[in-house]
Amino acid sequence: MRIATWNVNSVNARLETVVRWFEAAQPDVACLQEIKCVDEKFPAEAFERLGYNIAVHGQKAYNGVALLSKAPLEDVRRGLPGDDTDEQARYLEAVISGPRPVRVASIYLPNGNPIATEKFAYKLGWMARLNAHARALMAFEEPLVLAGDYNVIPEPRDAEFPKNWVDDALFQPESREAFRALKWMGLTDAYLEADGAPGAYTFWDYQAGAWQRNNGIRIDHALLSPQAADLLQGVSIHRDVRSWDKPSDHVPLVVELDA
DNA sequence: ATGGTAGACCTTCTA
Repeated sequence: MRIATWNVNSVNARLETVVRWFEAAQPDVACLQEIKCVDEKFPAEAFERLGYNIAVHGQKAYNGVALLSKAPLEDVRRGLPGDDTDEQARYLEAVISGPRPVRVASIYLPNGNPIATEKFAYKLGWMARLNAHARALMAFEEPLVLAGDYNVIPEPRDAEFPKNWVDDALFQPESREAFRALKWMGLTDAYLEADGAPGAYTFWDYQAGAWQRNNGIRIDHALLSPQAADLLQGVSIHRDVRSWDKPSDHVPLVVELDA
């Protein structure tokens, strides 16, 4: 089972590019982030034509996440538990049915910049809620994949120019600590487990020629429960997609599970 | 030195 995660930066502005990648990569499951539309505006037909079942947790203009799966989606949950006042659409979870069911979440973790504002506090609060929810899901002791744009640079090796990021929310000690806390509870970073070579970035900013200078960072991650890690066969980062016409600033990350 | 780009949308916000 190929499970992809990709921050598409507007699914409608990017539809041609996204569909082209789906046809080439043929993921069984895909977690999309930053779809930037409400549920009714999600281009469902384009993906149904490719054989996908769809769950959407959308929002006007900002954020928005989706799950696409060739196998039926069950037990769909919209929104991250823990704060009923949170209106930002950043979390969507479902169980991929099959002989070996896998629970998958599409995660768009808050950016958190600038760090001296309530945005950074929101990021850390959101990470605390994600930590609590992940702990609850881990208790099921089932294959679980938490995939998405974490907006966290885990280590200096995950940036081409680490010094550029010292004042950025993505690289703050608190952000990195909260990310490590997910790993301490037993979640495995699929990329590090399967490959781990440095320089494997998933994001290059549109500005200041970041792609041309390879000023990249690894911020899109797939975290696996022990039961999912046992099924891990490989991970690939589709770096070349960043050089396509009208690219997202993120590229797809694909996890292959023996499920 | 505080740029530079992209997307959604009402003119500025988010990234």
